[in-house]
Order: sequence, then C-alpha cells, then structure tokens
Amino acid sequence: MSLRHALLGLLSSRSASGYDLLKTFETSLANVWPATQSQVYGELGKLSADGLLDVTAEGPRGRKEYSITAAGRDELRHWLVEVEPERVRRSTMLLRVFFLDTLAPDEAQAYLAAQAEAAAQTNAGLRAVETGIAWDDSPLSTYGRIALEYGLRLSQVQRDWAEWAATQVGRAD
Amino acid sequence: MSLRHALLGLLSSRSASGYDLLKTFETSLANVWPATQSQVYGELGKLSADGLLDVTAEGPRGRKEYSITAAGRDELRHWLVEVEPERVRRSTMLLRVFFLDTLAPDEAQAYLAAQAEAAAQTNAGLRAVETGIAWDDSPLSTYGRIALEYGLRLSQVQRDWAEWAATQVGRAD
DNA sequence: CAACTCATGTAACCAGTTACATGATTCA
DNA sequence: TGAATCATGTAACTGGTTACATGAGTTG
Repeated sequence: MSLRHALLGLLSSRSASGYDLLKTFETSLANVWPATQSQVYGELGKLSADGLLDVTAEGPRGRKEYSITAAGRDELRHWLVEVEPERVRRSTMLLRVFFLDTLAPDEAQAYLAAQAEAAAQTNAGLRAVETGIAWDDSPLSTYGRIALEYGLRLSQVQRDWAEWAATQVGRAD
Repeated sequence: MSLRHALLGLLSSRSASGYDLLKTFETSLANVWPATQSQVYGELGKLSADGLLDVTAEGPRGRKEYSITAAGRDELRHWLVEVEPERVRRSTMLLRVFFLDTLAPDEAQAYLAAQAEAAAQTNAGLRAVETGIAWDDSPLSTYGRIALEYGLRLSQVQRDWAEWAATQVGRAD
C-alpha cells in the first residue's frame, strides 16, 4: 500500500498529473520506490474514488491534474506517524551467500568481489549526485540529503562487507 | 524467480519434503527470503514438472521427498555464477523520509529516533544469535557467519544513520 | 480419545511488471 | 508533415499473502 502514500506525499506539496508524477518516480523516487505507468494511473483512479484526491483541472490531451484532499492529508499523516515501516527482508544478493558452498572457493570469492564492485559503483554514482546538487537549508534539501546519506552509508557498508567476506572464504577450505 | 533457486539451494545439500523446507524458511531463511506454505508447495510442483526436482520417496501422510536433479544443479549454478543479483530498491522506511517535511520537526525527529531504536533492536537480536551459535570451520558456519555479519553491519549503519539524521532535522527550521 | 504435529493442497486476492493501444499537441 | 513528446488507459501475467480445507499419524 505504499504507492498510495508515495502519491499522496508527492501531491502534498503541489498538484500534478499522472504524467508529472510518473517522471518523479523515474527520477528522484526511482531508488526508493519505483513505480510503473500503469500502476500510477491505476492508483490515482483508486485514490480519487476513495476521496483522498480530487481532479482539480483538466488540460489538453486529456490531462487531469490531481490535488490532495483533507482526507488525503490525514491519511498521509497517519501513515507517517502511526504505521510502523516494515523492515526490508528479501535480498537475492544475501540469499546467494547461503548457497555459495556449492561453488568452488575461488568462484565464491569472485561472486563477493563482484558485489563489492557493484557497491563501489553505486557509492561513486551517489557521490556524483551529491556534488552535483546545490544543497541549501530548504526542507527538500535537508530530507533529500538525509536520504542520500543513507544510500552512501549503505553502499559503503556493502562494499566493506563484501571485501571482508571474500577474505573469509577459503580460509579453512 | 528467486524462490525456485532458494528451494534448489536448500535441496542441493539434502533431500527434503515441502514441510521440511517450510520450516527452514521460517527459521534460517526468514530474514533473507521468507516464503509461505502455499508458495513452497506450488513451486515444488512446478520445479518437478520442469525436471529440476524429482520425487524420490513418499512417506506417511502423503509426504513427498524431493531431490534435486542434475538439471536442477545446473540451474542453481547458473543462477549463482551468471545471473546478476538485482539490487534491493523499495524501502518504505526511506520513502517516508522524503515526506517528513510535512510533519513538525519534533515529529520527524521522533520518527528517526524510532528507526534508530528498531535498528538497535535488530542488532541486539543478531548479536544474541551470534553468541548462541557454535561456529566452526564448516561451509555452513563460514557462509552463515558471513550472512549474519551483513545483518550486523547493516543494522549498525541504520542505527548510526538514523541518529545522525535526527540531528540534521530542525537545524535550519 | 483428544490435542498436537505432520503434511499437502486450492482459491481469492493484492501488488507489481510488461506489453498493447490510442490519440492529441508541439516543434523542427 | 513527420518525429518527438505529452497523456491516458487496459489486458495478461507473475510473485506473493491470507484464508480455507482436509486428513493421517503421534503422544499424553
């Protein structure tokens, strides 16, 4: 049910069309909560049927501009302050680790080295984003910076872990 | 498609029934790749229809014991060495951060403090698991230890990040 | 013999992905 | 005027969750 809240969150600061929102999902939200076109349009329909959004303008090419309602703001707030975020579980990267013993030690090490490299790449990409943004004291900057920092720290720990893990493999094999 | 490979991986070391596998999913694999009963039974049926598993014994109460086939081992190996693990994206914990500016600074800080606490709890739980296991030099110990270490480092970085993030909120509000 | 565990299966539903389909407007 | 972009929608499918249904064997 998080797509609903992602949409409510985006619409809490400004009204937008499905098309506008879709572009936000492709850019800033892509790393946190990706969504496809069919999903966004479908969910916008449900949200207005449920009274959490209104169509407040119609433009050329059938464009519909959605605005959040008071009920929508209540729902967003409720989700933010009262609903426990569910911890992320599934990780195929980690699932594979459980079965690395079916490979030769050097193959297992190669797998872990590849993971270290992928994490390093992610980290470098995020550092490039970080330096490319003109950070200021706006709420968007503050919270955007916080989210980015999470990505930086996570990719760093993934890299360190994978490098350490490679040293553990084959120690006793 | 990872459930298939999780099942193949578990069956690569020993044959088991759906019921046996289910318990493994509830215990050791629960934090990495949870699966439900209906999912496991359904996938076992598909895997044997596809020739990756065989029913090698039938026991009381309709129990079926599944064994991995040569094709199954090939598929497992292929997945481990050739298929790129997809990076985890979706995180409602992080999605919420983008919308914390709709709350008062003290509410946003409370949210982040709660995340720090949750991560600390997870970390403590994993440390308890770590000390409760008799680690040795077996492959299971090696890779189990590596997976556990990931959880320890991840929960630590989550805690540190959330605590730091709370100090950033309201600095300029 | 009652309660518990072992053991499998199916149906309905929800979230998400991919692909198909259509058409209006803008701009070089 | 042709290509690109804007803009919405639907259908089929996949993976996962919850709930329902059934029954055999084990143990106190």
